[in-house]
Amino acid sequence: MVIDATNTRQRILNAAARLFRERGFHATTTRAISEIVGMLSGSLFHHFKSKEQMLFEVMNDAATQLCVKADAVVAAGGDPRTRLRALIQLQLDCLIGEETRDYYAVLIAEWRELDSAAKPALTALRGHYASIWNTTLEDCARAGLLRSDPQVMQFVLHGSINWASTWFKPGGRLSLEDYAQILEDLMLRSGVGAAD
Amino acid sequence: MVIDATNTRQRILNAAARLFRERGFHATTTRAISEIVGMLSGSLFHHFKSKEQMLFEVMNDAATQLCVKADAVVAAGGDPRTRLRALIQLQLDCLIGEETRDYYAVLIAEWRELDSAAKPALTALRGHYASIWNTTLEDCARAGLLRSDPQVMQFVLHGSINWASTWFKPGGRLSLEDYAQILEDLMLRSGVGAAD
Amino acid sequence: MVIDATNTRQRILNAAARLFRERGFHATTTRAISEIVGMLSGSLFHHFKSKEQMLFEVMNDAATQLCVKADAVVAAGGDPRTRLRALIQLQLDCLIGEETRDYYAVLIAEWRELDSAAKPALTALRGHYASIWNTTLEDCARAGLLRSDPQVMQFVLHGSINWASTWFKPGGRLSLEDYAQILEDLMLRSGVGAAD
Amino acid sequence: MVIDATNTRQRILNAAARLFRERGFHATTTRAISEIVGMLSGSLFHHFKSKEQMLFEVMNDAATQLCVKADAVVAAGGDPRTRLRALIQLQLDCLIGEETRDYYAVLIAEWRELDSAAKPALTALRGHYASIWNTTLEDCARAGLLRSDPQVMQFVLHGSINWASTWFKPGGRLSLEDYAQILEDLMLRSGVGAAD
DNA sequence: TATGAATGAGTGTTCATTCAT
DNA sequence: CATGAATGAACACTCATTCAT
Repeated sequence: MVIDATNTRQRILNAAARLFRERGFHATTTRAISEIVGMLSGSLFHHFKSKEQMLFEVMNDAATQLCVKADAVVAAGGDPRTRLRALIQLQLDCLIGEETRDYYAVLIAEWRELDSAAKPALTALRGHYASIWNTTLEDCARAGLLRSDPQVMQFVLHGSINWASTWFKPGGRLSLEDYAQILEDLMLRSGVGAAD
Repeated sequence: MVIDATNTRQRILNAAARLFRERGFHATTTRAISEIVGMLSGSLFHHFKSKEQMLFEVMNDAATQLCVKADAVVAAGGDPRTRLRALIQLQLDCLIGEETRDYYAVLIAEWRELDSAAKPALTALRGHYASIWNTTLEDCARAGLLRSDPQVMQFVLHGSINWASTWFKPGGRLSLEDYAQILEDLMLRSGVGAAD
Repeated sequence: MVIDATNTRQRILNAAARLFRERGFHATTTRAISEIVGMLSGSLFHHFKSKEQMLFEVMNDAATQLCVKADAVVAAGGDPRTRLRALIQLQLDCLIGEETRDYYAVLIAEWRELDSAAKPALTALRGHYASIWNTTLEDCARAGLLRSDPQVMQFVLHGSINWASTWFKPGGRLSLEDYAQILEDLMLRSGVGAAD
Repeated sequence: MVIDATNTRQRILNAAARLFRERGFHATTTRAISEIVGMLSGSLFHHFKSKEQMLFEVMNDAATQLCVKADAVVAAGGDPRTRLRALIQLQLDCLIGEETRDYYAVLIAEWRELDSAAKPALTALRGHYASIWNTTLEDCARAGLLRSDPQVMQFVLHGSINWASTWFKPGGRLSLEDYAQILEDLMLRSGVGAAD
């Protein structure tokens, strides 16, 4: 029924996300995806009209949830420092957390492989997410917290956060919270602002 | 003669590097490479025994030059702050500079696609390069310059630098030197150390 | 269902065997095989993972059936002369008979082209078949029937039989039975042994 | 000069014959031939206009020499038994002898791969050679020596002789002369004829 | 004559996708 | 919905051959 169908769809998407992250979109065959799910390669196409559509849905799920969570951060309504810290933590958690990393890593790494027809929808989500960061960083700047230009700081932060997926080992000496704290300390002046 | 031969090889490698960066290794066909060079697809194999070997040589060239330049920084022998700044600038220049970026971007992005047989050679170069960064950051830490743990700071710096290839526009408001300066300022305490 | 599936596989194998015999393994293209079967070249690989596997299966089928038939000769249990005659007839029939010759000729002619990984399985069958000939010829020798050394006689017989595929014309003056009789007469002394 | 040129030609032909025998015509690449000779693949074509021509010359050399030697047997003029024995020995020697086997094995095994344009010349030599065997075997029959039909006996003999290239080990228990004697004994009645 | 670079046709094989059952 | 068979276009790579130097 609908529930089972949805389930199968989700299992396919999970398998696709995992392989897209591990091997990349082009190096992933539909047969490899179908083997994980336990069906034949052709059967995937009852659920998705193409491999590109699987990619789109993986990225769309990731982007949508990222926006939802970022909206929640905004809705929680703390001071700029608190919100920035929450955004850093949020992006790190999504990217490294075992149940979410496949989707988020694909969102970051496989943008290039998207059909141009599929890009506008995702670009919109991306824009929304970016604007939350922008606002937050500008608020930090206005509060005299930020150690450099907000736009540049966003680049530094995203680079530092996204790169973590290449080196971060869960269960190591450094926790994700430690790393988030370090990034906050690097970006913001101490002794200033409400959360200090 | 020797020059011409080298030239063709080099032109193939340049074309391969460009397409590997623009489209990724798997999405790049040998035909596309050969068309840029102006020969037939099969002719490439007079110069390289496989597409994988082209990838290896692109990455090897990049890694080798990176090491040579990093060695030069060490040989120049400034204080820790000077050396760190030089390393940041060096990696940014390689990654963004129009004549080098194809090679360096591939070195960073396509590691996964390397033949396992080809990895040890590159791992050695990588290790050498990393050790120069390690030493420099530890020297900074010993001089009381560094704002956090050297290892973590290396991750932050590499993330921030490598990510620049996704957003940096040459000729824009922000120069590479500006960005290098910002990164230096973020990582190091001001008012401390010989170069201050 | 099962029958159809088997059918396509079998039709591919028949086509492969025919071309391997007529042109040799290397001179046979997968495209030529697929044209006989009436499908596209790539479709063959739904049934066989490589051209080498087709070769193996052709040879394996031939060797297996040869063993089965030779076992039947042994099981029938006649005197040495009778058994030798049956073995000669058997090998001639397989090699010349219109429905079997493709497989057997390939078994003899294309051994060299087999993957080394595929050889052990076939070597075992070959050994079994050879041991039946050995036993039979040694029994003939012990009965005083054989005109020379058993091992050498086996070489003479196999040479004479296998070479027949180059000159024997079905429907000509000489039947396969005639030829088998001639070979028997040449190898064995007359007027000796139970079957005489 | 001419001598050197001839030399190179001969070295190429020797290499080609060896590889054609060891691997078969199709499995032999011009590059493999050229490597043995110590030149580049393209250079072969200053000496032979095609790979097929190399094959033709290998086979032509073999067939010509075989005829020359068979003619000598005839010219020596012994009785039928002596001549038959000499022909058997001759063909065995050519096929197994270390300095000649490459050429003769190719003559037997690669007939199929010849250009149809090249066949008539070789067919003529083949015919000449066959006619010497025919005459000799018919002489044996007329002398009451032959144990069966001359034509069939020729097939048996050629099969037995040619097959020897698959099993004969020089330096083993059985010499080529032993084997020739066995074949003679099998084909001819003893106690009859001048050489007995 | 030999080289080294290139050609061009062809090779075995892959793979996303379709579709009758 | 899933299967199993097939498609068709593309792919990396091979190889006999050519040719300017």
